[in-house]
Amino acid sequence: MARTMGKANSSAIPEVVIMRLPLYMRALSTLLGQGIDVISSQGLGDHLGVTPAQIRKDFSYFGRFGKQGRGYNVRYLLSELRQILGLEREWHTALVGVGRLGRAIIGYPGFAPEGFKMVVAFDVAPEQAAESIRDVPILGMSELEQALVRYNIQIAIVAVPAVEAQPVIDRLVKCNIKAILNYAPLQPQVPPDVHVRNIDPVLALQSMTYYLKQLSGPASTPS
Amino acid sequence: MARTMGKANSSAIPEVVIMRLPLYMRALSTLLGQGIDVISSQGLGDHLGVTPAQIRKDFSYFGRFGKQGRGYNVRYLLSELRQILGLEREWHTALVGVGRLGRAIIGYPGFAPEGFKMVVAFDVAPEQAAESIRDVPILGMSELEQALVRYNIQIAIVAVPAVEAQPVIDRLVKCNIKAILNYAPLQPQVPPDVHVRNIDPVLALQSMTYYLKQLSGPASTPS
DNA sequence: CCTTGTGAAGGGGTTCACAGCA
DNA sequence: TGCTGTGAACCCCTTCACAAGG
Repeated sequence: MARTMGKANSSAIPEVVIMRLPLYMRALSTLLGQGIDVISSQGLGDHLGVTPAQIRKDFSYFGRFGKQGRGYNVRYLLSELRQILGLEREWHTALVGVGRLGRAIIGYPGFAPEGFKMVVAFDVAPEQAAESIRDVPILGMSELEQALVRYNIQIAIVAVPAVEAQPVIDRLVKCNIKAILNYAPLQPQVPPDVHVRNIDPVLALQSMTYYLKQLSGPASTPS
Repeated sequence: MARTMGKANSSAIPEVVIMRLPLYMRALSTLLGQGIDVISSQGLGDHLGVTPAQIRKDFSYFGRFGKQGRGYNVRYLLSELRQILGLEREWHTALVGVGRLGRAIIGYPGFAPEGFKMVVAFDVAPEQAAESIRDVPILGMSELEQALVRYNIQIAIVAVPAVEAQPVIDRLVKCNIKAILNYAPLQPQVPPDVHVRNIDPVLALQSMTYYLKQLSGPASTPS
């Protein structure tokens, strides 16, 4: 679950394309782990449920990475995608909200290997949470603005209760944060140059029940 | 983050529309909490960053819920949407994978109020996890098939390691599960009649860095 | 022969704009 | 006057199909 719903990009590359690139990367990593050096758009598509044409078209926005008659060199393509997405550097992230969810996020081991370093966390009651978790210092909310600068944060992860989320996000935006991963159950309002991705399992479930309902009971014939 | 990427629905209503309905519901709930009884498509759109035209068009797939010149009765619209999405009943969900992430999911208090009842959980090492958490019994993986039937499960939540996810999902599909909320970092392969939503914070982050990169360094002029 | 890269065609969702009605 | 509901226009992404090339 995610995405900013929005209109968006007047400029060149469709956002949907950008959002597929990480998917391709992951499939390529898997292939690499299996010792596969070359893959066709067909082969890659099979792993993802995407058509070969779409994959080729997506790549074509950025350059020519394949070899006719052969396909794509997995290692090379992977490094190109990594470069395109800006994943060759380390990004500093900050967590806001160290409740039950926030602690789970700090503990999640999946971010670091991908270059996302959790640098600092904030909470209204920092002393309740402990002084630090996994070497991540936990500061009070009043220190937010200063610390974002001091720690050179580029990405914020929001895990505060719904009612506090928008004010927190407003503060982040004021601090020039341009990328927000939002776990709070609301649709944040941000300026067009700020990117938001929402993690919302409840929304995800609620959109599936529509289809489940169709199955079990089309019910009585109306009228 | 979520969604099954896919092609999809030949039939009537676009999947994007279905996925927006829960969003509308949440905004309406908020409005209701604020004591607002009537809202226009314009007003509702302001809360969500959606155009009024889109909202009206979305609703028009299902009926006529508004009153010209006034707008929509919040309470009525909400109950209609709830009905459309099949949220008036309780859905039984099962969790597969009771590791760090799985325990956080069991502990998450956001599902139950929306009618999603966590009924049972499974793990390869059930005894390690405790016999039950929050009254949710934890069974071994070998009991999966039987228990899904016994507990009348309609929705599965997958929180196992990536390498085990596809096999687990295959088993769920064989058991006639048609809705899966997947937390494992992969794109599951399922038949067209099975609905999957992926929760994947890393993908979400990786698609935002593309835009961050543009900001900081368009870098040197290539060639 | 096989697979890429891509212009063109196609499809589907969004936006427009207005008739209809309270 | 105000706002809904909706056919039509528009736009953008996806798919097609083929020239190009190893």
